Amino acid sequence: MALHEPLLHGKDCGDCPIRHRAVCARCDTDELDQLEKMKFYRSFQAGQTVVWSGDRMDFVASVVSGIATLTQTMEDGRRQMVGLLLPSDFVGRPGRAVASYDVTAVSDLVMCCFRRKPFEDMMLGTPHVNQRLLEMTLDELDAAREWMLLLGRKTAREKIASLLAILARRDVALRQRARGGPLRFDLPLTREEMADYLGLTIETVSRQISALKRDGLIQLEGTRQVTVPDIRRLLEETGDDSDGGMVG
Amino acid sequence: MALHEPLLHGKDCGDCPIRHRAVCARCDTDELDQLEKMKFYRSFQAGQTVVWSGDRMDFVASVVSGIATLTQTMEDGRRQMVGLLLPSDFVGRPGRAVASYDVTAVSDLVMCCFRRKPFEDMMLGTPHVNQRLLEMTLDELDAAREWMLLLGRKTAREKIASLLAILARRDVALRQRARGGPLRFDLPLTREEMADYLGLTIETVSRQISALKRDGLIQLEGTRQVTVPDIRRLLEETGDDSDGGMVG
DNA sequence: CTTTCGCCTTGACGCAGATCAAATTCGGGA
DNA sequence: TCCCGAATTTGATCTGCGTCAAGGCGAAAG
Repeated sequence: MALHEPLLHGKDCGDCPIRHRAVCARCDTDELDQLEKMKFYRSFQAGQTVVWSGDRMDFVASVVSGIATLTQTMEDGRRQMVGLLLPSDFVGRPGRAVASYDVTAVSDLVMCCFRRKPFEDMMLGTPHVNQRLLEMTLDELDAAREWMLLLGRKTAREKIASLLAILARRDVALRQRARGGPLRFDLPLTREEMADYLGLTIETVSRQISALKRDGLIQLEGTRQVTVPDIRRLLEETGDDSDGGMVG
Repeated sequence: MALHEPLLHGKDCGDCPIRHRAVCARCDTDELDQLEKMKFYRSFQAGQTVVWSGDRMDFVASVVSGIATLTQTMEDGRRQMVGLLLPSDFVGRPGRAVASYDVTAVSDLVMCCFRRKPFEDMMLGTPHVNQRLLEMTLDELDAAREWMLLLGRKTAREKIASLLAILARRDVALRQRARGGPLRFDLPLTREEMADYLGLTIETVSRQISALKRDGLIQLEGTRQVTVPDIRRLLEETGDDSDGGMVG
C-alpha cells in the first residue's frame, strides 16, 4: 500500500506517508489511483538476475525491500558495479525499452513495478512525479561522481573505509540510531561484490579488511558482522574531508 | 538567440531550431519570452574557474561554446574529473544553491545562464523543460556509469584509447564528416586534464600515447593534433565490445 | 558426527602504473 | 629571429595491487 511512496514524495513531504494521503496537499488521488492500476510486484531470491543488459524491459520499478546491484561486464569478464539499489531507489529509464546494465538481487528483493508505457503517459500529465524523478536522478548522478573519485584516485584502504562508511551511514539512517556510540551492522555484500563495487580484487578487499581489523578500526564477528568502535577514526581513513553527516 | 535551444528541445524536435519557432508545436512563445528575460551570457578564458566547489551558485547554465570540466579535489590535491561539458550541456542543479564541483573553462568558454530562482519557478509550469532536463540528466548518468567502468576496470592503454574514441566521435558529430576514412582532430585537453579524466598520471598518459603512436594506431602532429588512420583498430583497443556508432 | 561446497583469508611473487628526475619540445613574446 | 617558461616526453626505479596457489572456516546436507 505504501510502496510507491518514494516515487511520489520529495524531501518536503517526508512526514506524509501515503496512508495519510487524505491530508497531504501533494497527493492527488487521481494519480495515485492511476499508479495503483498499473503497478505490480515482483520478488527475487538472493543471487537472481532481474534483467540482463540488452534485454527488453517493459517496466520501471522502485525497490521495496532488499538490495540489488547494477553492473557492467566487459567481454573478458571484468565487472564493475555502477549502482547499488536500496529500498526506495528507482530502476529503469522512462523512454528506454532496453536495459543498459545487469540488475541482480543481492539479497531477497521485492520490487514495485509499473508498466513503462502507461507510466510514461502518466508522467506527461503529472509534473511533480516528473520533478521527483529528476531530483532522484540528480542525486544518483552526484553519487556516481563521488564514486568516480573513489575509483579513480583512492587507495585500496581508502576505498574499503569509504564503502564501510557508506554502509554504516545507511544503517544509522535505517535504525535512526543515536550517533556517537559504537556502531554494529551486517555487510550486505560478499567480498566479491565489494570488489566489483570498488574496482579491486577479492583478495585485496579481504587483505584491507584484515588490516583495518588489525589496526583496531573495526571488529568482525564472523565474516559479515562489523562493529565500528569509533566512526571518526574510520572516516579519517576514507580520504574524504567531510564527516558525511555521521558525526553530529 | 538560438542559445537555449538545447534545453528546450529534445531529440524529437532536432530539426526545429529555435529560429523556426513559429512552426514548431513544442515551442511556446510564452516560455521562450520568459527564458529570454532571465537569461544572460558569461564568458571565460581558457583556464579560468567558473565556480569553486562550495561556492554559492545562483544560476543554472547551458554551455554555448567551448569546453569546461567538473572536477573533485581531495585535501591532499588528488584530483578526479567527473564531468566534461561540451556545447549544449547543462550546468548546475535546480534546487541547489551551492556548487558540488569545481567548474573550469578548458578552452575559451561562453555560457548561457539563467537565474536559478526564476528558472525553477518557470520549471513548475513547463513540464517539457522538466522532461528535457530529466532526459539530459539520465544521459549524463549513463555516461558517468560508462566512465566508472573505465576508471575501475580498464588498463591505461584501454583508458587512453577510450578517451581518444570519445573525442573522435565528438569530432565526427561536430563536422558530420563521412565515416570510414582517416580521422583528424585536435585534442581539447592537456595531458594533465587527460590524466585527471582517466585516473592516471601525466607520465602514464604520455607514455601510452607514445605507445599508440609507435604501434601505428594514431599519428601526432605537434602535441595536440591527432590523426587516426583506422578508427576500427583504435576501437579494438578500448576494451568495449561495440563500435560506439563510429563505424557505419 | 563427517563431508562438501561456497566463501573467505593468507602467502609468495610479478607487473602495471606511480614516483622521481632529467631532458626535449613547443609556443608565445621580445 | 631568438629566448624563456610551460608542457611534454623519456628513463630509472619503486610499490601497491593483481595473480596464482594453498588452506581455513562455517553452514547445510548426508
